[in-house]
Amino acid sequence: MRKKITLKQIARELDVSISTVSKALKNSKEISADTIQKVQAFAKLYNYRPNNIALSLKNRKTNTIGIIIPEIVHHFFSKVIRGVELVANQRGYNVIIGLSNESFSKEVINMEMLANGSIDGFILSMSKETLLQQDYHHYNETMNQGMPIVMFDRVVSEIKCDKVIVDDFNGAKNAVQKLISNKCEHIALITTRDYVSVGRLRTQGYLEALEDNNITPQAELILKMDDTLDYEVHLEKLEGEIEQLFKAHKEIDGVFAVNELYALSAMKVARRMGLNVPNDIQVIGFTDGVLSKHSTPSLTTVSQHAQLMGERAADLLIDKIEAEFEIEEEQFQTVVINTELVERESTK
Amino acid sequence: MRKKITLKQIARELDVSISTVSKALKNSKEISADTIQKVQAFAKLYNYRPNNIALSLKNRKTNTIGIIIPEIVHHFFSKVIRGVELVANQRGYNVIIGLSNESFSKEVINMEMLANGSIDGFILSMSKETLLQQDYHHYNETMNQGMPIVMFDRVVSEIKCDKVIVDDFNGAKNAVQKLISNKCEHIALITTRDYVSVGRLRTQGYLEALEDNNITPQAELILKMDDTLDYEVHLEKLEGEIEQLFKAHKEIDGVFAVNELYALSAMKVARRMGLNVPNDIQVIGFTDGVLSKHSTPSLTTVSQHAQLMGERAADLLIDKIEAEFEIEEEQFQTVVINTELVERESTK
DNA sequence: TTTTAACACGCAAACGTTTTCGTGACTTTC
DNA sequence: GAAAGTCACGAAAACGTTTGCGTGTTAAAA
Repeated sequence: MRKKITLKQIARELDVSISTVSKALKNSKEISADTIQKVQAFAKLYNYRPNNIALSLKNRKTNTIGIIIPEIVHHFFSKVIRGVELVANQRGYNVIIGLSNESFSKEVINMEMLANGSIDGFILSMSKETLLQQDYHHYNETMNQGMPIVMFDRVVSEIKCDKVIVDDFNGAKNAVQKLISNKCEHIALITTRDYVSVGRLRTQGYLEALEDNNITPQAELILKMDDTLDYEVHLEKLEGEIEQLFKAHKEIDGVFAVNELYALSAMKVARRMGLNVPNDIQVIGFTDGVLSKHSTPSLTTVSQHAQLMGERAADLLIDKIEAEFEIEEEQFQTVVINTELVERESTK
Repeated sequence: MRKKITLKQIARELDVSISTVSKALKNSKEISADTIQKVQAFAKLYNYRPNNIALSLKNRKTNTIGIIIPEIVHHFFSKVIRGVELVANQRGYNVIIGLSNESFSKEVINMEMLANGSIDGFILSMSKETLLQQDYHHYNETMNQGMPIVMFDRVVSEIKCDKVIVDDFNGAKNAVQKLISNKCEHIALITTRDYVSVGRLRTQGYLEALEDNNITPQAELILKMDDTLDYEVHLEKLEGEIEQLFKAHKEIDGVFAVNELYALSAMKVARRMGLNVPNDIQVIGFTDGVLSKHSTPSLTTVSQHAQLMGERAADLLIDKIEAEFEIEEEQFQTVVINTELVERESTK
């Protein structure tokens, strides 16, 4: 087992100083051609590579970015990571991940763990618990220490930093408009409680699309699910409530759901009730994941371009990290990613 | 903006030496109670935290593990990551990810990038390209430098290291046995080409289950897909071939597919041909992902316990990292994770 | 022959820690 | 009152780099 070789060892072997070795490897013109040749040959032979940790310490720069998300077994978040990793790698950075598991304290702990020198900046999406507690001190403290943060998807206006968000409002509005254009007259909305900004905006989009078409929104057609429940329980309850809704309102001919799973559940319930999708009832979901693509019928959805979000977030962050000349007037950007309606079989 | 404070700064403020500060923070009994109190109060006030990079350099230990996988937008791999992250965090480690994107060269580059001091060990699953090229030099070189590696799922016997694998053979065998017990007499197999060990083992399990029940395997009932194609093209081709298979062999009453998507495609084709699942034809897939759970009918699958694999891999790796006393006789373990047949609606 | 300049290299500091060892100032002991 | 011991702290090395600057040697210029 041949351990990694260091400058010091090369220097000793070749009977020169450490600095000479370092300079020779960089083709410094302070060093004679002979020595350069000798050192480089030796270094190549022993496969010398500078130690990243030592470089990080010296340069006060790790070339690593931290990403903190609520959950990784999730199509949307994993696509974002892929985007982040893509541009990070292209620009010479590594990516280190932390999972908050939707918990406030895990989010704080993870951030503190990484903020002590391990990374140059954060990309993160808030946990539901943080959103509920509205305690943002850890973000501000981190930024006060000069560590840049880029937030994506689940953001909040109280925090001043760069952001990448989806145009939830227009995405929802367009989806509902599509249903209306497809002759739906009684469109139900299946959404979550409002504390996540994302859910609120999508609801607003739904409402405005209706109003634009002179349709009076009916509160009874709006189903708000509590998504803090256990997953399995949640799902059962969801289907039950959808079924009630459909039974109480036979006139429903369109459904807009704020996520994939809700849309799928709606389709499942519809089928169970003998309704045909899309002939009797048309369905559109949000988030373009595997489920939408492979369900039967496949689901028309609002695509969020998750990977693109990750890419933009990474670019934003790295730009800020590399903007050495501390602009005193901190300027924060919010990048809005446009959604796209992917039409499949669940609409006409 | 208050930058992170260092020992040196505390020392200067309090007019003591750096070593005194360091010791005071550790409650060393070399330091007087007075000084300890003073230093700790000051440190708390300024929220002092030791710099991880400096510690890593000093200790020659980063408390970070690297994980390299072919793809992250994938239920199986993201579940593995979740498992790794879970135990890594519990044991005080961070996780840094690298995506090979199924490419040999990206795998090599990623490994080299991380192997230069950034991490203490690797957890990885080989890319398809590496599997095809059978070039394993980068693994061996990394291990020669004293960096431990744990491989999972896609492994190869030529590489001597710790491994965590799924019992693909018995998983497949049990699945097929289940179909046979459910009175299936003509069971088709939809699989990939053999270069991935995983595919080969599942095929063997299928064959042995048939033989155990005195059923002669028929080559015409085995469909081997080339999965190196572009995803969309692949899918279309897949459905076409399954349809041909079903039409040519109307007697097929059971299907075992080596992954979720193949199983779903089989169900889709069956439905299109007017066949009822599970009454006319029963289907079992491999890999317990979201698709299986939420398809209609929901899919009976062989669950791989991906998260558990990640947890075991992380434990294995950290155990090795922390086993200081270099056992000369390197002993490598292979942990086999048992599969579990999750019965849903696609079987009787 | 003396001065100057170029060359090729080494020294040392710095990044932020931890830890071993040395050392003054007191206190105790006989 | 001298020897020994205790206490509380500082100096310095080490981890592996990079880099500004100083310096000895040789060659060119005066």
